[in-house]
Amino acid sequence: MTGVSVATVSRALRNLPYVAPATRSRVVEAAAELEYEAHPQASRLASGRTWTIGLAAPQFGTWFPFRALGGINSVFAQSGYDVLISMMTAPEDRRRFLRDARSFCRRVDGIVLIDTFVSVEGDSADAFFDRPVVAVGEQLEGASSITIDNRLAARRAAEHLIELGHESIGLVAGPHLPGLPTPVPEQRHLGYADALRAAGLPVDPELVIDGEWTAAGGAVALSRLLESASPPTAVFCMSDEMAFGVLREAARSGLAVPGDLSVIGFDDHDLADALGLTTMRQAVAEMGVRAAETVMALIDGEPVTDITWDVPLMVRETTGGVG
Amino acid sequence: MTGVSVATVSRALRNLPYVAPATRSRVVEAAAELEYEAHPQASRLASGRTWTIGLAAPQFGTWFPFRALGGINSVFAQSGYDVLISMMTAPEDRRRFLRDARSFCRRVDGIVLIDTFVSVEGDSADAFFDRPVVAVGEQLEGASSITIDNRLAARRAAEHLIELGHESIGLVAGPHLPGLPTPVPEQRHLGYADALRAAGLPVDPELVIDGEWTAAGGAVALSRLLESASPPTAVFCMSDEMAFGVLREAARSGLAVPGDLSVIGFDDHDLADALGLTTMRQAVAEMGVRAAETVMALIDGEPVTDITWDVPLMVRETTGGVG
DNA sequence: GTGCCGTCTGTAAACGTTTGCATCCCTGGG
DNA sequence: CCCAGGGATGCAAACGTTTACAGACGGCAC
Repeated sequence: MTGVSVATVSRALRNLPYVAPATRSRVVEAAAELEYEAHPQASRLASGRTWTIGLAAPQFGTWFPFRALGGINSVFAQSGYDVLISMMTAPEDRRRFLRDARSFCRRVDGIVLIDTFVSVEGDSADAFFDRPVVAVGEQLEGASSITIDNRLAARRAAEHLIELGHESIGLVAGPHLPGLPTPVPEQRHLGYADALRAAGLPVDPELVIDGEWTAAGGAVALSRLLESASPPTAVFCMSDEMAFGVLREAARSGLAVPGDLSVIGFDDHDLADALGLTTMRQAVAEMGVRAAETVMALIDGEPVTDITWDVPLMVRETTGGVG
Repeated sequence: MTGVSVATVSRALRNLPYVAPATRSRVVEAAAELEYEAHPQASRLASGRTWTIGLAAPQFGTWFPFRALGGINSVFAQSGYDVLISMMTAPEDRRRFLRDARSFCRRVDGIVLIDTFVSVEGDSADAFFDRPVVAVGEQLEGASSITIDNRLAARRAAEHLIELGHESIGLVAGPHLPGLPTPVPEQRHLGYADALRAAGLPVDPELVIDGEWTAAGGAVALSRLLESASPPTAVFCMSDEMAFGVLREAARSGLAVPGDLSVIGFDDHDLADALGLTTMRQAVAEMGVRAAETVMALIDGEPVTDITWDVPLMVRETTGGVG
């Protein structure tokens, strides 16, 4: 020690007031020389702040959480927060996470939930968490949220096809995943139906096929669609991954895209641009950044907010006028 | 408290010896009733164990770390470890991470590095870390490692094409990423050359094109390859993402795959199976699981190990006999 | 009956900060 | 010249565990 007390060192290093400039610089220099840094565990115990954010995300074969993670992480790295992750790989992980939520809270200052769908439990955030929460992908009482309007975005996607002159439009839907009770598929389904109805087109349940949220499922879905009496001239897929499968199946069947079949996806997957897929863009990384900023604001005592993110249409090369 | 001292409670709850069965069950019951759980920060301070594993991974547009993360996380969740992540989104993040490594170490019991390429700094793990380390994707002195033999796997890929009768084989290479000094591209390039040479085929530098590790880059690479005087009949891509771009460009150019052009990738990307891409399979999730187990073994005092993972050839539908 | 050992429990000292409070000193106003 | 006030510092008490050590007690061998 440079002849100064522990208390003063603590204050000097944390830029607290009531420390003489000269003393502060002496302390800072000495700390640099000794490569001293406060012991994180000790300061957490004493202050109650953990400087850690908890992040919960599913990993059901989607690329979505990973992109969000990137955005979130970049913000926290700059702000001096650690990121503790709890990834839900299997459906039962979600239950486990919710059960242990209180214990999770004790090691973090705030929580960001990605597609965790706590709201379907019918409770508010307070029922599970002791900490500020921001939910991305759902609105949750007592928490800030970052969401998109799935219904509206799906409607826009279908409208794009309608504007191109298509009158028979298939829907490759995603099912409920076991253990992941998301309202997303319904919303997108409703949006699709909204668009058809508004255009005076019939909503044919035969044209709605489950694509299992996977590329393989999308391929199967298209082949089923093509077997029908009057196959659609365009397909809206609830995810880009399913759209990739559709594209592949179209190629295998000798259908030209967009000549014989128009395809629109949803997400703006990493590969969508390179593969020329027209899609609805979910700006995941940006949403992640915003989520990170929001949880920090919450920790600083600012009020809960709800943000709806825009989902622009990205017209690329898989949609065109009807055959 | 049930008339028993803090010390006994601590011992009872942690299943330490020297506590009477009756006492233990009384304590356990009381804890359950009060929903008591040890304060993590306090026990970390007192014991020195953080029960946290640090995970560092790059996020240069690849799906690789995410899959690994899934495997790693599932193991740690079951073992009661938290996972602290440090994601390197930008090249400078890597330098930052290495600079702050000592501080990072203080909050974790062990570290797993994914494609971090610390070894190219020429130092051993001890130069950066105070904790047990396992590196996936590279061998690092002083750390356990989980790697694949890139050179051999690339050779196998090229051999597959040669066995199908191809004599003019293009290589869509990945470049060095700025700030990510990986030896992987060289190794795969060497393996490709090994195969050609062993088969008595010429190694034509004109047939080696940079695909930038992206699907878009792969597409451009193929179009350049097709401009050459004698275009190849087969292409080996150093990553599946580039292969997807190649596939797309082939379709755009009216080339049948595998009729006119065979394509083989590397990675076994999530979409490779659904898209029918022949590729070399990196079992990323499994490698992640193994990495997690290895770091736990290291923490328990077991010695450093080096594991080389097998990279099987997955023959699917994009490779076939020459024209 | 004595001594010893082994099991169980409690006491108290860490662990390394943060923070409320007391103290000191210096400045400026009356 | 005295006193009030405020900036700078130190002291010591948390924070909530873990763990070394010391007792207490019972059983068993001699």
